[in-house]
Amino acid sequence: MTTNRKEVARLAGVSEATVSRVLNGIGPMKESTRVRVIEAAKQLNYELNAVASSFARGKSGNLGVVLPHVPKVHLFSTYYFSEILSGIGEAVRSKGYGLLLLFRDPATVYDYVSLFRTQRVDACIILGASAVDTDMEGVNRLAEERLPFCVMDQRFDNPSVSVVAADHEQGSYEAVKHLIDKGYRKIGFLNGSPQYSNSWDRMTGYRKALNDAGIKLDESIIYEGNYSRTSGNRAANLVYADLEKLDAIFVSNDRMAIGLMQGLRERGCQLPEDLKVVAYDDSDAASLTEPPLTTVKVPFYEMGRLAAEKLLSRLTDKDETETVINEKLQTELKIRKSSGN
Amino acid sequence: MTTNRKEVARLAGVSEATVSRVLNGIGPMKESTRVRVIEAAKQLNYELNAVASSFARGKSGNLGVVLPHVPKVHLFSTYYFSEILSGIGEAVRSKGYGLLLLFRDPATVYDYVSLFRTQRVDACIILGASAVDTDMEGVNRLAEERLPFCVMDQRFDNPSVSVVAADHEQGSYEAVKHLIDKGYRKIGFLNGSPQYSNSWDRMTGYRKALNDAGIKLDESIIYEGNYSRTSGNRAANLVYADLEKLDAIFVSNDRMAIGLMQGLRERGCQLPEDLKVVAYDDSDAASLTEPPLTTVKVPFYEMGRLAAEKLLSRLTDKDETETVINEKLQTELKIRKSSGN
DNA sequence: TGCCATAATGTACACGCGTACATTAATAAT
DNA sequence: ATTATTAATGTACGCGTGTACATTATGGCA
Repeated sequence: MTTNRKEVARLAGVSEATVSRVLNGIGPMKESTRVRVIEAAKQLNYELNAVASSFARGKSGNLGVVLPHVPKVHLFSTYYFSEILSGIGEAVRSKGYGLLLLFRDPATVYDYVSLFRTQRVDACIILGASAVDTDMEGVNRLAEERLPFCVMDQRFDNPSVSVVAADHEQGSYEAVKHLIDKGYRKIGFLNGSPQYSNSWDRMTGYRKALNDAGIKLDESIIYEGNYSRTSGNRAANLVYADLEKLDAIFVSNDRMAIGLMQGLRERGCQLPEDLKVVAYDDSDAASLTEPPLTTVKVPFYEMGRLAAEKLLSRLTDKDETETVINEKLQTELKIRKSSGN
Repeated sequence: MTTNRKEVARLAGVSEATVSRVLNGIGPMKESTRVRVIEAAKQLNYELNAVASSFARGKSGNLGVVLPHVPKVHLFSTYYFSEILSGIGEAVRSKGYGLLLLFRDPATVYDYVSLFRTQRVDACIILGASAVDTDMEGVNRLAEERLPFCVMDQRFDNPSVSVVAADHEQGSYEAVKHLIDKGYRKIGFLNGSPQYSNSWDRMTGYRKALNDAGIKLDESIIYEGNYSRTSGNRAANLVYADLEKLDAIFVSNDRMAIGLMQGLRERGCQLPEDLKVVAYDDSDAASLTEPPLTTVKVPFYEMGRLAAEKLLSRLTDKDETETVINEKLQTELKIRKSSGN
């Protein structure tokens, strides 16, 4: 049914091993035989059987990407995932690997190690991990086994956990500094869920910016949501009540900012007149809102590509096998009207 | 290094075949030996090697999902893809398959057949295909070989091409009828790129709705974009100039509607007072705009799930092997403020 | 010419599993 | 108790490739 190596070998008048070498470009070979083999393969419509190759090599040839999945619910912005996936896809393609998508049920310990034990993947990237116990345990087990994996945008205490992240402390610092530079002093903060290292970093950046400007931290204008639009909308209640205490507010992602702005407008606020807003992510929606959002652009695409490239390099360069990846990419402030420009 | 079947067999005191049968749950077996094997496997930390299994079975165990990819450019809304992918992911997981993500370079003929020849996938779903030559040729080759594949939301003349789509004619009809029912007669149409069957279906629904209401079609208020926000924004020029000819406008997707509305507002329009808008997709952004968009909700998630389920069933039920999939799912109008409510 | 190094190719086997077929054990029917 | 039937397990091989090692061709050099 499927033509195999033997037939190609026969047609080309060489041994199977030679066919294999030609097709994999290995070892010295006479140009004439190379051409003869290639011709024979073309004539028979032959291509290497990827499964058999994988089997013989003992590698799946796949990079696994694990993402949290609750049917019909988007835990994060789709923007975040699609950007990172694109980046990973680029790296994977250029290195000739496959990209296996795996969905993880949050709130249960995902058995990443089994992914490797069953040889479904040669390496894996974990998206949307948090510091909750189930996530941490899964990741730590992976680290114990010294397997090639990488977590995206979430720091772990464990020094043998590879991470590619964005510098959210810097991003937040610049966001808040932008508001300070524009003359605002009473700057609130709507942060996201504390189970992400992300959120802590933003808090640090926020505090540092205020501190550097000699502004005393006012705990009463620090709010907490969960990165969803709904939670931003909910926060509008509190923020609206505190409006006289606020010149501006820094929000930990675009979605919450959008919810917040909607909530405030429903209560009769004028934006950005009554409150300046700086958000985070620079998602597609950021420029769609009224007013458009000043927001921190995060290089999700590059983060995905970098993680995949580093990981796949580890697989080939044998002296890098044990190297822990630890990259932190810079963000960039995109200034639009919501911060009063 | 990796423990294998032989060791488990030895520890359990059975033959390798018995281990295999127990682990695959095949054939009759004594409960006692079943337990003994499972125990041995657990003790040795053994799991089936997925690659070897695939090889022995002659199947990869993967469903391929092919999407168009230009680095850093989103051809469609990320919403569209992430919803469909979620649906596919759900089906794939419940059937025990893997989900292999493949990126296609638009404007070149993608060799889908090679995907099967190299046995990287057992079936595949194609996203973002259009009626341009390169896309059509790739898909038609696939159909010629009678391989198990399915195109999402794009019809082909070729009757042996499997398709899962939404009923865009119906969706458009209802969208326009909604405007008519509210008393508007001068209803424009901003359509998307003509290379998608999608766009033609919307046009048909638009015409039919007008026709059924006895409204004469006015070609001068039919506009064309390419589904991008930018193109919607560009159309604002023309629409603004035609404003006295328009009570309302039907727009082929949310992104264009958002661009259009922004453009109109920049020119001083009041929305929805000066122009009622009905859009399409019910993407995340639809409820974020000011005013929120009345829009046609498309069951992307279900479409993805359905396509994957049908396809994977075909693989097992041998009498369905040749069945062509042809499903059309219903849409639903979500009424918000942009249509004047 | 003879010798050696290297190029070029061939031989042979392992990889881990699924499964057809053969064999033996258990149970039912007579 | 014998036989027929089915349950339960074992034996043996194929799947298509990569690659270690063996073998043969080739060319340079003395």
